[in-house]
Amino acid sequence: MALALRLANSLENHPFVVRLCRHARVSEADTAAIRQAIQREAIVKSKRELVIEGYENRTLSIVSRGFAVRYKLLHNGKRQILRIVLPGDMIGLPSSFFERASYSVTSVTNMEVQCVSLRRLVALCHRRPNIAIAMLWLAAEEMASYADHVTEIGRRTPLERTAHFLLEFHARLRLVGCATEKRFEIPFSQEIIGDMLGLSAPHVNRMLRQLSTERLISIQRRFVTIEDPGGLQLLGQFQPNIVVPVPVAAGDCGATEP
Amino acid sequence: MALALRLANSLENHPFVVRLCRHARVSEADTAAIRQAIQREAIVKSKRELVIEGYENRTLSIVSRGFAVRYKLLHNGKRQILRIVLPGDMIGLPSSFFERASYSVTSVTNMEVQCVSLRRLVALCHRRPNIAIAMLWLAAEEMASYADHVTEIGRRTPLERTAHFLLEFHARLRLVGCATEKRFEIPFSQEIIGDMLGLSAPHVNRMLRQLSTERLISIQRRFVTIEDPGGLQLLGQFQPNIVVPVPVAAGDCGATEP
DNA sequence: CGATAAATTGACATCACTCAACACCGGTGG
DNA sequence: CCACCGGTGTTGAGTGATGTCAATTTATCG
Repeated sequence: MALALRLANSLENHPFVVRLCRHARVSEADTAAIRQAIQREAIVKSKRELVIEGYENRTLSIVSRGFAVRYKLLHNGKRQILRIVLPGDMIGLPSSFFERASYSVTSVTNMEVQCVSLRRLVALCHRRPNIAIAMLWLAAEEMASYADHVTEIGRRTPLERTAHFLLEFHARLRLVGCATEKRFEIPFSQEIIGDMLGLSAPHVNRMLRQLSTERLISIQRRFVTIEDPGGLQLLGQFQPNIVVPVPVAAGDCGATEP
Repeated sequence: MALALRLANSLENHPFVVRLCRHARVSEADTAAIRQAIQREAIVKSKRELVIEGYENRTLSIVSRGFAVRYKLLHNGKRQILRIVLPGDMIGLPSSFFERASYSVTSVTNMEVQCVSLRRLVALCHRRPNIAIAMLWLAAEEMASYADHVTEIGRRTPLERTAHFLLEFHARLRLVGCATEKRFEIPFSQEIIGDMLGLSAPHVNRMLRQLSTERLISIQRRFVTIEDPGGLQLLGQFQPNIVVPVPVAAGDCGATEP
């Protein structure tokens, strides 16, 4: 099929596969199995709802291009953004594991995604424990990221939050090749940053301006340049979490490989 | 060994196994494999550090009795509690997946735990994909819980937060048989609730008192009675996340079972 | 029964939200 | 090419909520 052929090429350096391989032992056969599991590819325009709170969702999508936000709306009209979804991330994790999605996902730029049903993914994990384990590693990364987010919102000052956010977002962008060493684009509004950090949009603006006047960053349009990495780091207290490689237990895992 | 024998009994209705079985297809052989993987059992006194931020940790512990808190300390001396660890939860998830733990875990009551090294757990997941998949389900539950936590802290008022916290904690306690329909004990101080919700201890106290005067709850010592479940629910907007059972893909998973 | 920890209460200052006005930019259609 | 327009960024003023600090009471544990 044409799809399979295109995927064969695009998956080689798909940001998702790159991420998996960074710490897990993912073989050729494993990536081939992933490729085979993918059911369709989709182009998504900006500002489309990919997952809607309260509705059933049994599909996972891996993002190859573009950005989205995962968020929850409250009865009082406020919105909390839970995560900014980058290339290499999965949409529908964890919503597809629940009866009904407990949050929504909306694209903030045009996107390209590859879709797998939960059913197929589970079957894949059955056949290839390597992939299940790699997914556990992804889950661990994501949990650590959430933990940071809670700390950020719960106990940091707005200025620290903003600094931390910039550093974390920059680090995540770099991992998937969407940023240079000191420069990156924020492809969404300050209101979204506010809903991410539990701040009002005007306050985010004040904080960004303050970081600018203190010569830690500079901003033109939506491009951010980190002028003083040390200072920003000191303020934001961002520490990247370094995952360990999946341990190889010799002799324990021979059964499942041909 | 004596250990194996005791575990054989205690694991039957170990809250962890109960949780796994609630949604995943975990066979007799699977629980037997879990039992075998467990390396030692430990009794831990209250106020002991189980995981220390910045240090390596390659051990996972499943809790069979008692409570702990997972938290992060900031340079400004503030503390954010990330999660209250109950019976059936795992300690060392996700810290054991990282070079160095990015948070600490301390017991708040006496505890009883069973320990497995990460290496053994991974080997177990290799041999028994069912268990890997069940762990993915646990990870999804935990992610949803974190997402709620972020929303709680980021966009809810302190009164709503407190109500939500009580409902969520109560629901989690009930699942492991540590609470009745309307009554439960909070086995830690209001300061800890504050560090969980991003509030100061005095303010937590004010909020609890307000919930009392509004006849939503009543408190004696550390025992909470939910007097008006409907009202509290309306205020706290707590909605339990119902996980779907692991889909069974017939014919896809035969390869790994003997 | 004493000592220590936790809960409770009050006064006060400050920070961040709200609201509102305005500037800026990019896009769109005439 | 220009004028309009919606979305976004920027700034200011005012206010209420929540943290801080401190004192006091109550509970818990040796």
